[in-house]
Amino acid sequence: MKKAAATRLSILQKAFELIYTKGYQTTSIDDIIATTQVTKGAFYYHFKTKDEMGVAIINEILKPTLSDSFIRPLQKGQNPLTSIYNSMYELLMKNEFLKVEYGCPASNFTQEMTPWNADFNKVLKELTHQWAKEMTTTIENGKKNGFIRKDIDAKQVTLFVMSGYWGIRNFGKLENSKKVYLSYLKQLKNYLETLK
Amino acid sequence: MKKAAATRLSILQKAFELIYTKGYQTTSIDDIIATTQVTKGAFYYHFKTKDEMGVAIINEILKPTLSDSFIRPLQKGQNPLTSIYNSMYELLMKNEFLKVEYGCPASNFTQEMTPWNADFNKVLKELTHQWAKEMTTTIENGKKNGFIRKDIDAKQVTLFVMSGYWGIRNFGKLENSKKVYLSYLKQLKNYLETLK
DNA sequence: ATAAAAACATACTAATTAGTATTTTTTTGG
DNA sequence: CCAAAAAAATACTAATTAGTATGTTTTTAT
Repeated sequence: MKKAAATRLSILQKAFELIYTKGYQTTSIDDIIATTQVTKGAFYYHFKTKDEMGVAIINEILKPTLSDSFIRPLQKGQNPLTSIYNSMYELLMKNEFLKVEYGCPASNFTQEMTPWNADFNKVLKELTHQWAKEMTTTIENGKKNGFIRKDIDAKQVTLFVMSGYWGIRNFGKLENSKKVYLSYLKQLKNYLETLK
Repeated sequence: MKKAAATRLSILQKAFELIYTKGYQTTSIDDIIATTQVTKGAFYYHFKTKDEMGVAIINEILKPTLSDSFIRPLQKGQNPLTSIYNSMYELLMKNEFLKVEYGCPASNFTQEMTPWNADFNKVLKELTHQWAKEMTTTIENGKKNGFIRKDIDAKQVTLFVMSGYWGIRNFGKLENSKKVYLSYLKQLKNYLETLK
């Protein structure tokens, strides 16, 4: 029971790539098995339906990535404002898992699958809340340590920052250029400055 | 040549409703002609392909709506900061054309069709730039009239605000609740305050 | 009123879709 | 090594898809 796990993971990874670039609905099972060199029998041995595979992608591919690229960077450094800014800079400008022309995978999934698929909705909420929780904690710590004003509403700021992130990812997709990321980052910096 | 125009418009309007709620790719021509009570012959008399119809929806349905609901409210009032805030409040909380569970039509289209369809990309850029241009002008006027600091970069602020809008629309979709809109609006107000 | 063009209707096609039924191969524990 | 279970391969189905070919009806201009 080792090769099987490898096959499963291979399907999830290749399928994710296809879905990230083409969209979920327009990526067919036939597309997936063609690029993975796996047969239909193998695919349906590992996943009962296409949607089950989609949910597995979020749980087994996106969630670990979230932990590494979105959560951990927030926990580094003393000043939460620079932590947030730096993590955003890293995500938008440096991260090579995420491409400007394809936007944010979680945002894409949300746009495409919510509100019509309750299973997707559930795991996407979990994913999002995980990030939000961490950012809120970071901000609260900043308030305790004097980096951020006491009257700042951490949850509100988190929502505002995350919205900006999702939005600018969509803008990047539209413009197919990281230039918009740079403009956004400058303004994000200004905004974060006003919180101290 | 009057009835024909009505048929065409009817197709566009019904098709828009379906696409707004279900997504473009998952709305079939058969869906559209079933709900419009129009036959396939009539549909393909008015539109060469599905994509031509999609582009027509953006040009003939979304663009006029943009002018009415996004552009005009920005031109009302003296203070650009309250104009921007009020127009956002109106869009998110009052507008009955836009539903929280379905997000922003332009953002949905961008997410789903860019970067794979150049025609969609073009008209969506036009749509977006139209709004951006107006908001930038509004901010520049505010600088001249002393409502906004001279060192503020109008284009940057526009991009930041628009990103937040697109992002919170996606959040609303995920949460299926206008609560997130209210949090967002409070923080938007705070942010706009810092520009004066 | 009537011919021509515009608008619409009907019946089809070929490709693609998710999913299944059945068989074969591979892996595993004893 | 070997039976049983796991994993994978093959060949199919029924539904749906965008689009077409070929009509018929309705408008329009004269």
